[in-house]
Amino acid sequence: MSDLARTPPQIGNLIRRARKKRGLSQSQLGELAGLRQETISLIETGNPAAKLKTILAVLAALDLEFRIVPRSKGAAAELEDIF
Amino acid sequence: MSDLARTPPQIGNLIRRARKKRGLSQSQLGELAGLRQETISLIETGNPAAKLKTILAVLAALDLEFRIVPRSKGAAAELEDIF
DNA sequence: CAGAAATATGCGCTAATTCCGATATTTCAT
DNA sequence: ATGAAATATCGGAATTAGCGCATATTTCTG
Repeated sequence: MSDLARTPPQIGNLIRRARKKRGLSQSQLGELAGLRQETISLIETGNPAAKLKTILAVLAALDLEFRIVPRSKGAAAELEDIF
Repeated sequence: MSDLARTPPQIGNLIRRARKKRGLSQSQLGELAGLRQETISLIETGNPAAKLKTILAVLAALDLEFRIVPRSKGAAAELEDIF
């Protein structure tokens, strides 16, 4: 239920759930993102060495995007004007 | 300003601004994140092939994190229960 | 239960990160 | 302007993604 994405496995899980919600197979998503089914599989299982552009391609194909946010209120306060 | 992070350069810019707001040099941030100054430099200038775990290490060192969100209201509606 | 569809795994390959150790080059105070 | 700090760049070594192609394995459907 959370859009929290603090670790590669969490990111992978979210991608997997979004993909399924859209009724896509890994192959179909791969085609949309310009990637192979195997690559989607690796990402969904939490490959920490995946490349940034690869993750971004998958997110874009699912109509998703990253947002960078403070982890805590303290961080939000310290970084005000930015976040 | 926006915390939008749709592309590697945008992500790099945000990281750079957050780092400066915290008064850290690239070397200092690198030390916190377990990375080299050179690597921080590459990330901040928008290297699209940076590894996911590398980006996550930098964000964590800055007390930041990723959030995955829908790009549009339409997407949010289609993916409800997830986002 | 059978057959198909979907997902995970395998090998060889190329490209590119990141590391290490130095060093240009740019930026910034005084 | 000058020196110091900060950032960008270079060669080499190691590691690994993602590709193509093929296949094992799990999951779903009838």
